[in-house]
Amino acid sequence: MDEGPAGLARVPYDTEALQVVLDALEFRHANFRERLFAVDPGAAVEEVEPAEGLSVDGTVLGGGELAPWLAEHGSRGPLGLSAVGVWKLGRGSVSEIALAAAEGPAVWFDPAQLDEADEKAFAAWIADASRPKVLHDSKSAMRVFAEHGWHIAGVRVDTALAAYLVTPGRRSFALEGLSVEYLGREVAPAAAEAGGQLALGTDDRAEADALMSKARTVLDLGEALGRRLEEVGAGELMRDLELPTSELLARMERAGICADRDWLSQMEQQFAGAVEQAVNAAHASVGHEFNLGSPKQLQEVLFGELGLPKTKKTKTGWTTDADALAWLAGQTEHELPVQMLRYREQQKLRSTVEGLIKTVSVDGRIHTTYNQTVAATGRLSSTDPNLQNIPVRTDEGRAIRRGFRVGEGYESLLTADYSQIELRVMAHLSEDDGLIEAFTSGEDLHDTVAAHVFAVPADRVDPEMRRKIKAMSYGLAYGLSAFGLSQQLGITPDEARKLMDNYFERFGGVRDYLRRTVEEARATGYTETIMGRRRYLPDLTSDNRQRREMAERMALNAPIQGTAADIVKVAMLRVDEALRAENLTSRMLLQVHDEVVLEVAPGEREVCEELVRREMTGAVSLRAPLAVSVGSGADWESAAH
DNA sequence: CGTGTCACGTA
DNA sequence: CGTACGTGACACGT
Repeated sequence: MDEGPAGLARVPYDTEALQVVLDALEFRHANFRERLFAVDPGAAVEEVEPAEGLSVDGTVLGGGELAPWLAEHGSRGPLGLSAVGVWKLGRGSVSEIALAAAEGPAVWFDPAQLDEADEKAFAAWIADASRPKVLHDSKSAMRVFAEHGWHIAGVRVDTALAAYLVTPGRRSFALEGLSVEYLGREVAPAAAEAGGQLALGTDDRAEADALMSKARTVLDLGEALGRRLEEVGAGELMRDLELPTSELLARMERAGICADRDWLSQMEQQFAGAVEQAVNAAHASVGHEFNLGSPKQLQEVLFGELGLPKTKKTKTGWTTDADALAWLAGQTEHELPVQMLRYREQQKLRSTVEGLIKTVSVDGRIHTTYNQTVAATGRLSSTDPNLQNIPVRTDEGRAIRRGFRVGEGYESLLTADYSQIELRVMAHLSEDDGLIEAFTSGEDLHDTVAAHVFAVPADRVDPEMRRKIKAMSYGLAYGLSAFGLSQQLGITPDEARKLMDNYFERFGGVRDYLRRTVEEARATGYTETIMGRRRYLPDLTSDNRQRREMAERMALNAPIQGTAADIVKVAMLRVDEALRAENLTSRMLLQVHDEVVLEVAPGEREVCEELVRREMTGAVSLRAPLAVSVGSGADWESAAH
């Protein structure tokens, strides 16, 4: 859908425009009726009594009426704020705003109707950090308000973030579900009266009432969730980490990253050509056409016509995944498995590039959206497009990264990433002297660990030993079993068991820590990161073995992945703060879990590199010190190191 | 048209 | 029988 002019979202019956609004509110891929007005099926709503809709006492403001209202209510307690806007491909506008104060009626206004005094009063109030606000998903509001020149400061509670910190695993953070759960009421009576039908379009007044109800709900929810937040000891996480992160992410999303359309198109052509070749070759070798993209048809060809040996089972048949195809390639003279691998690889790259091209904005940049409340461990995720899974492992895939380049007015891209941050966190949390020493010795980590496990001098560690140890080290933080390790390394489970025993003989503190973590989580019901981010795992006491063991692996991974996520957020805030403190123009663009990408202004490369290294390394003090590697270049690929 | 499955990209 | 994600294609339901 094209980005529309300001006010597009006001067209009440236009379903496309409605979807834009929903997108702006980040109810993506949603059945809008369900998301807007139905109760979240995943929320614990059973104990809540009949949910009455909130009947709001509201006033629709005309021009000149906002300034006096703000003068009266803007300086008392916090105001709830809810807005409707559009945001697509890096551009957007706000079409409706509602404010609710604890005392007196809520108000609604169309920002286009404000007179000069209103506009001035609103801009001043919204930017004033000493005037407290409560919002639901403040990042979306900040992002689109900035298009009008409005900077939002003074957000005391973001109800979506608060719910996330209180219960990070919940399926939905939609305002409606939270309202029912924490306040025991629906957001607006219109929904109930209309039998769950979307109330938009009934008339302007109903629309305004609905938004004012939301603002009132947000305000009340902020109160309730704010209390819960303090109860679980997450108030500081909210104030010092998640809220500042939201604000930074809003700026990063708005900035976007410059895309080289020509390069991406060239890549697309290249991958499409390779796909076509693979398809033709596969058809020729099989003797007839079939859809290579259909696992079902492929199974019929591989295991039916060709009579190749069966692989592992899936729910519906036999797997044709990359591991299975590679295995089949060794089992047969037939070329199809290899052709399929080539097809899948190239097809994957093609669709990745196609997706990227579709998201390039009119400003020539790609504006991802970071989701701050989906990953139960505390990580961010990225959508539309996902810039956290751009290929990097193969040369052909990595070439896509050359399509992300430094923008006009800037000198280079700078990437900075933490080396082995999760293993360092594991060393820190476990306090295992051997592992900590392995990080402080200055030698290559995996070589050092391998030398211990295989009981050989460090200079006698061969690449094969290093590979196995690296896989095992990372696997441990995921709850890897001896069987899983054997599968991955292509060795017997006995050999894998021996490797793990040797590892734990040398690094017993790690085993003790992992066991302790699961046990404590079983006792308390949750795990915790060093910054007090909780993850609840009720399945730890499940009678179902599969569920229980799954929860155990989650329990031992969550503090490690979550602590790393906390650290990266701290690092991002420190880097951003330092850039501002030193009056630099360079800016942060991307985050990829343990890496950040900056766009460096002319003449700032050296100072940026020094600053980033300093702020990231010093984000927290671990027993195994943080290490950062930095690189820069004209594009994301050449900025790698 | 929505949903589930399979497959696969990243950390 | 290794954690955390998002996306696309297909197949099947409605």
